[in-house]
Amino acid sequence: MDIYQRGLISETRQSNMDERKGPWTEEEDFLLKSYVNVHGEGRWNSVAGLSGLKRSGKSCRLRWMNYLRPELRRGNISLQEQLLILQLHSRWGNRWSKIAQQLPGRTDNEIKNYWRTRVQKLAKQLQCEVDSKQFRDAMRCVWIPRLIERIGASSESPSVQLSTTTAATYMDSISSGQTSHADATIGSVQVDPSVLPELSGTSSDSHDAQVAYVSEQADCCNPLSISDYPHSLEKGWDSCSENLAGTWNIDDWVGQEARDGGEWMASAWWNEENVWFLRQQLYDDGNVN
DNA sequence: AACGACCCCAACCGCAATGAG
DNA sequence: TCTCATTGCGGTTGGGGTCGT
Repeated sequence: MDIYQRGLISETRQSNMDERKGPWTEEEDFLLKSYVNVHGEGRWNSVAGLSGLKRSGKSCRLRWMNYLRPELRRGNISLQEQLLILQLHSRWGNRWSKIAQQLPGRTDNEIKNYWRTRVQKLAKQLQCEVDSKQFRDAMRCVWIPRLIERIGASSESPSVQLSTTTAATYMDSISSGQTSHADATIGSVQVDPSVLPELSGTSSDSHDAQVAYVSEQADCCNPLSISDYPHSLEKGWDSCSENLAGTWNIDDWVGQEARDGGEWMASAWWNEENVWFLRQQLYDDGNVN
């Protein structure tokens, strides 16, 4: 008489002990896809029994949501998506699933990984915390405006023409209500303007943000106001650079990044051009010794 | 070629929220 | 109202790949 027959271990427990873990095989993927095609999403705990998969419901759900769903987009995070992630994270903090909802085809896991590997790495390079003021300053005064510029300059897609001017026009039109919510795009990314901070004049979600990166000194480029970015490009550096130079030694990390070869910064949204830009602005303004 | 350091990302874990009985 | 099962979310880990020495 084994322990199961004696009732010492429940059937659930027994099945848990049979459970497979680790990387999924092609066969398992096929079984899961077949199951979802027939039964639809949901009721994940019944997958094992009905499909023959020896996986937990949680594992099946995760595999489907993060990997097998047909609407998923694979590949690098685009500039537009990066901009949106930075924006939304500044507003909502680590609410990955909520952020992912604004990026069709992207998963919370993907965005979370992106944030951890890219953004937190940069914070480490800057020798500051992601939620520190200096990091937020750098983000809102340098990276995001530059990202918008780069999106505008990008000619990777004819449909993606978001120059500084058009960005300003676009944002103005949103602010003034000339652009409908349904029309709102940043580059190729569809944006629900209700999530764009302060465009609608309401902030219903501001209360439930786990991490609110709201700077009390929000000035020329309030991180919560995407509509300010084009504006900040026109007039913003003066005040932003004062902020930056006054609170941390930007030259240190610019130099460090240059010495390191700027591997990450050379990628999608940061490169030597940006370092040059940053240096130029600082030296022009006389903020760097 | 071998090794170590680092990066990326799929997958797991624990907890909270939700819903059904 | 309570309990239990299920689902969803965010944090973390570990393995494979890449790069530099």
